[in-house]
Amino acid sequence: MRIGELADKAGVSTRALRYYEEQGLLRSQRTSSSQRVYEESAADRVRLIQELYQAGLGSRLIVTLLPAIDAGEVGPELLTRLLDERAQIEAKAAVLQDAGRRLDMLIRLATHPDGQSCPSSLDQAVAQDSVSP
Amino acid sequence: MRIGELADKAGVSTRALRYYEEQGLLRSQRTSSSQRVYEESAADRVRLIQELYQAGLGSRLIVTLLPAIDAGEVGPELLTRLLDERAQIEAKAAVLQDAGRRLDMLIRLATHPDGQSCPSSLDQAVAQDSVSP
DNA sequence: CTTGCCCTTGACGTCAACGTCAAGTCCTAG
DNA sequence: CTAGGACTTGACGTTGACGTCAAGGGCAAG
Repeated sequence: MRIGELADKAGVSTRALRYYEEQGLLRSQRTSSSQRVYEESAADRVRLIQELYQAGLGSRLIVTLLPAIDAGEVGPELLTRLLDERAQIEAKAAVLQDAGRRLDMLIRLATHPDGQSCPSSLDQAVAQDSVSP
Repeated sequence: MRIGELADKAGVSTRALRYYEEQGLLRSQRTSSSQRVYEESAADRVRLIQELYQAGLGSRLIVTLLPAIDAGEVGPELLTRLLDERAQIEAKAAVLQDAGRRLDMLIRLATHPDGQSCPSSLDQAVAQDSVSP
């Protein structure tokens, strides 16, 4: 398949695909006239790349990550980086969940205008909420 | 306190503080010679702003989030926005958690180099993982 | 008074992950 | 054979959260 079809299947732009190749994330065969040709499996690979981007990883990390994923072997140095990134991701998720709970409290305040039962003590409510998921 | 001291206490640059003010995230008093003056509570506010940035939220979202968080009063119009942004936050958190599980898989692959049981099928593993938390 | 550090606004630089032309080439349908 | 869509490389534009000078003002110590 050529670049347009892959872009459709993977749900990204052709520009993105050329960029991935530029960054060493994606390879392609070429026809005699320099047109890129991909195998079917490329769509899955592109989706994987997208998900890693969505997770907030940068291309430099991804470019070292992908061969490790393919090989199924992760060296100790890369492992350290992964654990680090994992911790950062966890922290981000925690902050987001906390913000989400704060928003929930605000929303409840807005939809239950009973001004008395909830003395706008957001933090208490958040604390309560977090001990009983 | 002036801007340098606040920068130290909050662990950010003075440039960042001026940027926050520019974006409407942070206010300051001014001396007769235009120097910024902050109260002690500003450090906590800056740390909160930092955490929200760290979580991947943009200033436009934060600037609407902050007043809502510390006002405790939400009008119906803002409520709509909040519900919307709550959904976006949830989506982001979900992506992050999924990415975290993928990284866990990689890390397990790295720490359990048993090359046979996991033929690099990350997606399956993640799928398995998500049905049994 | 002057040295020296902190402050001011203004404006340009950066980096990532692309978007968006531009100008030319390739390929397929009719 | 030709029209028009898909493809090529090249290069500049964008957005966000600052970094980094630049040119000058403010102020306490010696």
